[in-house]
Amino acid sequence: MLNKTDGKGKAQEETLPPYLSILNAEQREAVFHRGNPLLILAGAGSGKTRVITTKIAYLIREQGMDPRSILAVTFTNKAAREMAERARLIDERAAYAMLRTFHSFGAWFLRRNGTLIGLNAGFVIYDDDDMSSLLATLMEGASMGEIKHAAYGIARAKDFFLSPEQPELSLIDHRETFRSLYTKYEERLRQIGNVDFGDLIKKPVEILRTYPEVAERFKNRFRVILVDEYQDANIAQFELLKELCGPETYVCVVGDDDQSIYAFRGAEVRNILEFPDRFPGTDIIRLERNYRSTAPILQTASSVVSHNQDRLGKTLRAERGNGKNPVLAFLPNQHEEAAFCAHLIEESVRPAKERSTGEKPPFKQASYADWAVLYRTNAQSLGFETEFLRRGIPYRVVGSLKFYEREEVKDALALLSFLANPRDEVAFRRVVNKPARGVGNATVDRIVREATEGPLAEGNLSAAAQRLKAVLAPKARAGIEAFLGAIEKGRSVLDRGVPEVSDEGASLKSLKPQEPGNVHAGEGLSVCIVHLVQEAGIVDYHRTHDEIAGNQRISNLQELANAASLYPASFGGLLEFLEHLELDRSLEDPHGKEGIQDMVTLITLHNTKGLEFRRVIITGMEQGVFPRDDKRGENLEEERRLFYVGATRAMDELYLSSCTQRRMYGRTALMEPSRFLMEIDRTQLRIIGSPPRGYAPRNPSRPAGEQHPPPGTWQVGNRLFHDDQGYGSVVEVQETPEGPLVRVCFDTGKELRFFGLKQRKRITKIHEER
DNA sequence: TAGTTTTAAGTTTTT
DNA sequence: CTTAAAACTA
Repeated sequence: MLNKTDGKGKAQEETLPPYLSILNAEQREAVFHRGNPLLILAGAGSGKTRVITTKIAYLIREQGMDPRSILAVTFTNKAAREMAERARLIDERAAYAMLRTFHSFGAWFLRRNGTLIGLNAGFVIYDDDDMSSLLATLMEGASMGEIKHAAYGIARAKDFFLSPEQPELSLIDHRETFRSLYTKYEERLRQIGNVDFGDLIKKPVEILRTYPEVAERFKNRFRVILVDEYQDANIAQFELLKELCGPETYVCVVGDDDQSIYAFRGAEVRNILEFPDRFPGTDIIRLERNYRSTAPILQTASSVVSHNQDRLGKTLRAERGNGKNPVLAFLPNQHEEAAFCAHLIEESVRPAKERSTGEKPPFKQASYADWAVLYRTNAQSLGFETEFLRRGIPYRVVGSLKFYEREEVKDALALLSFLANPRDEVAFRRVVNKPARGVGNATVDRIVREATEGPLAEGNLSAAAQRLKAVLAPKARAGIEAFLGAIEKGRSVLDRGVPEVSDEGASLKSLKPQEPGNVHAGEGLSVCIVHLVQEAGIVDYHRTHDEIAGNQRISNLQELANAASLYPASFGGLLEFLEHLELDRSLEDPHGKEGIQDMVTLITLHNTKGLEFRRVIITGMEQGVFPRDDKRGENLEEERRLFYVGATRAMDELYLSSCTQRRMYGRTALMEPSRFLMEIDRTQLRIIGSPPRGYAPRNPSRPAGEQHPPPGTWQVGNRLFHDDQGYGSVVEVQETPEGPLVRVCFDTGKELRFFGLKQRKRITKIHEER
């Protein structure tokens, strides 16, 4: 598939190598560009990855650039891998360029330069859960929600490059308690010697600013810096980019403001809008030729996103020309929705001759892999999975694999983290008394205090426990010994590089590989993991504890061990493995049966970025599902961009489905069609099923939506049913600045007040029409 | 302190 | 419907 080129490039074209001649004029201009900073505004499907990879290869091949002086950053590991692969296909030397995600670059940087700010190179990266666990130890008596909220606030603060002492912190949370909590958290994290995700960006910037000689080194090393998906960069990442750019550095960023879907995580669209101001002299190149989708698909995607105010605005041209109109299907409930998807897929995959529909030839024979089912939340995948399983449709679920969130996996990782860093309080608390060894909370607190506040406050929990052993109760003492013994065994594996031949080790070898309920050592680091989980009693714990899921859990541990077999059984190997796990949790999905490649893709809208499929179904087009709650209206624009991203994944066919009823948390709720559906010109759609009352055609004179008052408004006298309290009636409605306060008198005589009484919680409004 | 049972509460998106 | 926190018993 060759791109069109304009006339004047013809002469030049003939002398160009094929990898350059396939580019269109704008793409080529972007590849050849040099000198000033460059901003490439690349619409969906306009070949932006091709431009970046080609540019890398071109710099090496034609400009004689040393690949090691090229840094290219992306946001996802998948994108980084793909980029590396494609660049290498053009020129093998691209393998020596540094292609990483922002976070993996930060980790790489800190392992080498962290000591400057007192960070030991053996640090472990804390994920959001670890962050919350640590915060929990600082917020006694706080509820889970408060802890999560605080964790979110601190993470955002770091995204915006805000330290505890900065006044702007009040923009995230104005309370003084938040500031002091952030301070305490930072202090504690420093003591432990670990970092969180935000630190991976923020700390390198601080080092580069404090140590000019380090900054100089980096500015000399990286002569070219390329950033992909720049619209997803947060403030801290922008600062990092600035610190890495010297006067001689060539910087090129690629992005699309309409595809910015990570504001909730601190992404700052203004980064791309204001790039020309921040990097004076910036040249801008627009890539607006779309090579992926047919015109109606592009039209549908554009019409929704064009309702946004905050955008640069662009015109995508469909190089593929016209095609089928998108289909909008109204369905009674999500079971029918799953059946509808399954039916569509089955029909398309069946050989054309078997079909007896009125379809006119030529038939387009599809394969399962041509299809993707998109949804807003991971929870929605379940319905499709059951239906596809029942019908024998092969599928794979992308993302959502909560492999690393499983208890047994987290236990094993905590053991490894503690082995890597004996100051890791979070890991210590998790596994020191698992299985129960008589080491209770009181003992744990005592050990932590000894480690952090004692005369020898070096933070090492192993050493502190060792010191306290003598004065502990016999039970606790034996437990501590068992735990420390297991850690020691693990360490000896790392030091020696070979497993110690203990009794357990010997019996391990005698076991048959298939014997259930045991974890087997393979090679490298997996040996260490096997020893640790076995010695620490995690295997036995899960085997005996849960008879039903036990075997599955053991095999999960086995899988974790297998993943580690590629890493050397050394301290360095351990760090590498942990870092890989923290930064890239995508892991090849183990669910997918070997050999079967032809599968339908089930995926969240967010996860589809950068992918493409011949046929795409966007499901759950309902208010409250997609878009999700728009109480503040602020997220609405981002939800529109999410629709734009999802719709532009489709090459040939796009389907949208909307349910009138949906079961959510065990309760059936009536749904309104997504307002996005009203934003698409009806004549462009093929509508299946009967449109519900809420689906009003777009009226040019007056914007749709809001005609119906939202349900859930309460009046005195309304009858209702409460799951726990039974029937009752509203006796008072009071408007407060934070919403309606409803007083309900139940038939039992009990009176309760409810704040923001919402339907579809555990309360059902009863309509007394007859 | 450990392991049970009961009760309540909450459901985005991810490096 | 699933998960987590609190409460309770041995």
